Amino acid sequence: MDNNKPDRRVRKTKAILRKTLTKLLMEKDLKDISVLELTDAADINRGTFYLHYKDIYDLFEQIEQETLEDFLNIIVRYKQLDSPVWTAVMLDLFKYISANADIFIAVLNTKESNFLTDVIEISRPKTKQEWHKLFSTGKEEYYEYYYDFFTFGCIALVRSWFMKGMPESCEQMAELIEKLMLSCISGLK
Amino acid sequence: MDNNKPDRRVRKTKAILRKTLTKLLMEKDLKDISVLELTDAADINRGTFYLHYKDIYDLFEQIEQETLEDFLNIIVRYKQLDSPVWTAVMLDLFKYISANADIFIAVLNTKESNFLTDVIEISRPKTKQEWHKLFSTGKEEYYEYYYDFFTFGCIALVRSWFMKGMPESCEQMAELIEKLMLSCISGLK
DNA sequence: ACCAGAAATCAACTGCATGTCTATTATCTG
DNA sequence: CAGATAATAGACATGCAGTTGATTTCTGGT
Repeated sequence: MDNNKPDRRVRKTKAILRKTLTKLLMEKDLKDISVLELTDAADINRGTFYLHYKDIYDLFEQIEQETLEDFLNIIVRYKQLDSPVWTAVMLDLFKYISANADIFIAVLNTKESNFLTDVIEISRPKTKQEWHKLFSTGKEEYYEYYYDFFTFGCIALVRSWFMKGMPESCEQMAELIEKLMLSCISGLK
Repeated sequence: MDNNKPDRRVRKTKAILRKTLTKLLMEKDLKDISVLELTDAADINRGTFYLHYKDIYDLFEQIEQETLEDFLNIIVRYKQLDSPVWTAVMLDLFKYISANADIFIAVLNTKESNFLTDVIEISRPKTKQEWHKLFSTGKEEYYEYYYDFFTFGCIALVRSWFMKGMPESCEQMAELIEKLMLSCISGLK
């Protein structure tokens, strides 16, 4: 029987390490966390850590990667529709973020994180395509700039919302972003 | 005589270390550069490094700090005028950036950098004030979000421009940013 | 319930960068 | 030139990183 599911012990160990790292990341930056500190806090043998990860950055990247995949799955779900509704996608994303707040606090606060830039680069081609449909008369040579401007702006928005303790609802945030996108895109015309 | 200017030897050593670090940062990330590697490349005794800096992050932060001060000086120059011209400030900043390209490549690529967020937080109060003057009817509770969106967007723009090898002129970039600010701000109304 | 395989633990070891210190040499400032 | 100060060379203790081998514990399949 091809049981591709990993051993329960492995799942447990990895889960504990991931959880412990996100907890530690609330207090200090990744660069200041040693493997020993992590495994002590997780009550896991230090050697066991190296059974699964190259170093502490490797572990962090795997956490990022997992979150990224969840994120992309949400987006993909909508991409299959004929006319993806922007606000609906954003709403789902905001819901996912608030449901996984602990991970996102860690990811958004960790300087070494690649999560945000990864999201940006992955969604770039599709988004450019969408924008192109909407504004076929635009200056194409500036598309990249508008895209970078907009996406980083969104990230900042989310981060800011997050750090304030998410006072606005997911719906409000999704609306706000849609509004900003429209006014930003209108510059392309 | 209270000569507060540091010894020539100190100035030389610090300059070499700063220069060498920015050079190394073009190849690899800060976290992967050891003191030994730096001092070897700089042909400086390792002990000498510790005479001036706590660790390699300390050195990097001092480089950031210096650049930040230059940056703020440019902005301050305009803030004293009655009606600061946005495009003119941006133009000067773009010129400063392109003149100090080597440092900015290092700063923009270094994940541990605080430079950008520092610039943002320092200019936040003034900018909010300016925007308030322009759009007194806006929804004040959303100002923070608009500000974060806009400033991070600008940063992304600059980074993108930079990474492409600065194909557009400083003038074009300053114009582009002004345009984006206007369409972004118009959402506040 | 049992067994074979795999994972976790423990202890030990090497290697490397860090940070500190001292004695010595080189350089600067007035 | 002379006193002060910075830079160097070399050595040292320390701590974490990674790896290894022997041992114990747990797990999934039969």
